[in-house]
Amino acid sequence: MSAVNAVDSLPERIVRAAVKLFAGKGFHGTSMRAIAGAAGVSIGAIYHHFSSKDDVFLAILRQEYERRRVAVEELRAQGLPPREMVQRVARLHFELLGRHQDSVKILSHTLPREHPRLHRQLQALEEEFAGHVARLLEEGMRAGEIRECHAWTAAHALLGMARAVTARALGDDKLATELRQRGPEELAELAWRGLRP
Amino acid sequence: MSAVNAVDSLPERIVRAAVKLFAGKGFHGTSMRAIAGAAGVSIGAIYHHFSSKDDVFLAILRQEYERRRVAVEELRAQGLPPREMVQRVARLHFELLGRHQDSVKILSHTLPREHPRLHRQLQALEEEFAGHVARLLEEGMRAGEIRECHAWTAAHALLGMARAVTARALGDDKLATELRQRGPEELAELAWRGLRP
Amino acid sequence: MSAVNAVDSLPERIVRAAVKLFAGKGFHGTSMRAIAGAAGVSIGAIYHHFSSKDDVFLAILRQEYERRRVAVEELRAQGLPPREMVQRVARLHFELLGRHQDSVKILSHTLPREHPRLHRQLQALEEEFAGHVARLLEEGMRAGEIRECHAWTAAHALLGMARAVTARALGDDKLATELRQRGPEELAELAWRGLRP
Amino acid sequence: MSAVNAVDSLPERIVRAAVKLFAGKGFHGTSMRAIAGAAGVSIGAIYHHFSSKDDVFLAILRQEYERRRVAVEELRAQGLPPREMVQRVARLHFELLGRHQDSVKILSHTLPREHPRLHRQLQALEEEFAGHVARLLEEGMRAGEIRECHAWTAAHALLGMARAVTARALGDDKLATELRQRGPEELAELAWRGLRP
DNA sequence: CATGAATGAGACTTCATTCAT
DNA sequence: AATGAATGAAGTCTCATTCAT
Repeated sequence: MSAVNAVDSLPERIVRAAVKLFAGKGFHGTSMRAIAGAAGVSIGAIYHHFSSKDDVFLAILRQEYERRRVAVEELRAQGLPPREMVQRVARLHFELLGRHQDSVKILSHTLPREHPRLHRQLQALEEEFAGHVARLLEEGMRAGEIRECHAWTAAHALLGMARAVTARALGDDKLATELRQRGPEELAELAWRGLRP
Repeated sequence: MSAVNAVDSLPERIVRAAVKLFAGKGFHGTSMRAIAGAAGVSIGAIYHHFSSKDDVFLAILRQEYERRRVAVEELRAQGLPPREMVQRVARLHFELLGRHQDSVKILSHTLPREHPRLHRQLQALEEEFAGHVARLLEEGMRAGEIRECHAWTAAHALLGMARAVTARALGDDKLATELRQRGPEELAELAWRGLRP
Repeated sequence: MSAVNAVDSLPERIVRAAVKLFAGKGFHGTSMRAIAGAAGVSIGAIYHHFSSKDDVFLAILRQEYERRRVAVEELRAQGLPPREMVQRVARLHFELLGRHQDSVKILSHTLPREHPRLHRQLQALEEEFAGHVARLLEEGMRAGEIRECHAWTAAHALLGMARAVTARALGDDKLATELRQRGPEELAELAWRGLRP
Repeated sequence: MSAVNAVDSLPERIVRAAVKLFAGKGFHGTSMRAIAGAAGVSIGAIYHHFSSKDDVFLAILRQEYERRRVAVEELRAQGLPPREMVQRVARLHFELLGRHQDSVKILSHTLPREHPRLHRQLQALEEEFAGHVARLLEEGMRAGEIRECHAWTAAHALLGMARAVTARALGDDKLATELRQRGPEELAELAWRGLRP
């Protein structure tokens, strides 16, 4: 029993079930009862580990943005040439899409403005991530390897274009398939041409 | 009184109130009771003109995408050089932001996945708009004035970067102010450099 | 125009539409809007000729019980032997079923207890009709051609058995078909054997 | 308090309250709020035990038809002579009327055609019960102790006459009192004379 | 006579959350 | 730590009826 719980703690089970449901039916379309059922735990158990439904959602957001932060840290640590770096950031969403499709869906589609507290926290997480990218760009500019421009605009633009294309690529029609194949390279090219000196 | 009503039909009053509320509190954060109160009409009156809450939301979406469609039509009619065209599309969101801030907020923040019907219709509207842009780009490619690339990826990327930057520019902090000032030009430059031959 | 209205007055159109709808969807399942739509008139027009939805329903009930009253009057006027008379009353519902299926459905299935006023009036109409039958039976007893029994019990029993069998015969399955064929004779026989001296 | 609750579970309290209200005001005249109030529980508690208002109604119907099924089973088990059996079935409604007046009211007066699902289920329950009676009659015919006739017609007729008389006997006027006194015997006699060889 | 836009009470139902066990 | 029965506010929507035109 302890071995099982070690790889599959109760909070983890809850979050995993919640991610699937939020991705599929959205925040308001997912009830605590549904999460409890999908996770195979009681409703009370969820409230034992999370203070509210918002808190479950936030846990997911934090997890997801932590993944992005780590990815950017790694990029920076590798000391790649700016060109490579810009292109990799542009491709980042696609890579995460491959590994964490449900989480990406949540970020792409659900901005629950109806919860001021959630909304503020989500914005803070986005801002933090955009900040990492902006700093990357500023370093490139100082090194003369990225053209002079407004780093924050460029950072938000970079992330916005990536998000829009991955969001469209989530479907299962012909264009979605095409976007999943050509999207990463096209985006990388677009970003680099837009930012090179 | 009759003069006021003449320019201010009941459905218009309802939509105007709904836009404000949806933009401020989101779809689920806005109740029919609240819309009725803000519009100064009875709940029943809303249902006399719209078949459901979804229908009110859709009316707003259609109105907003109609504005975009018209804007793109006008661009094309002017026969501008591709460079100008690409830059104007990149600036489009900002121009609409100035005139219809609440509507832009709705488009930037609310994709109600919890309503399959709404979700599908919103995607269709987005797709249609992206299609207009993609066609614009393809014409530019045929004329050799835009570099060869995957038009649909570029179209979604163009719109995605514009949306992300305008969304961030909605706030009232220092960065938001900066983005509203420099965003349009920065975006236009980024887009053109990314797409020129 | 007057010629058309002569055979198809507005109140008649309304009642005819209402009968169909009440029979198919019940009293609460039928809205005034639906009646207006089916009759091809405005809602206001209905209120011009009937004081309320209840009033429309009552008009149908009165019409239907009038048919029954007339049928019993005719029976009595023919001075048939009691055997024949009892059997004909037993068959009465079936004959009306053939000609006025929707009205019979309403009487068989809808006793809107939720409307005290309607309920009382419907009971009064039923009572009046049962009274006609009871009197028929009492006359037969006085003539020694029907066995002595409690006429009102027998009258309600006679009508109740006929209603139950016709109600079941309204369906379209095998048993319903059988009941429509054999029901009238079976009922007539059952009634006569139960009541003959 | 625990002793009281032991014999009076929450679902039982809800059903008991609902029976009284449905019998007095009908299905549509009874709101969930009213049931909750009468049962002394919250509205949510009702939905915790029943999936819908229809479900509460169905629970009552099932309970009532179960009583009838048991009564007929017992009749058959006693191996009474057919005459006795037919007369007892004819009296059955009256006996149940004495013990469960409200439930009988519901069955006598409410056939909610407006709810297709409820309607179908009620018909199924009625059909099942009529089937028990029809089988009883067929056994009598095979034994030569009931005249040859269409068993299903006779079964529906038997139940229909009993229902009609008991329905009229529910009132508190002079005739209702008379029917409660003489009805059982009169019905029993009528049924036996109609069905004996 | 006729219209149909407007009313607003009230219906059923859902759901996040609590708490006694 | 865990359960799940119970709560009740709040949600969307329907509908008989009215009344200005």
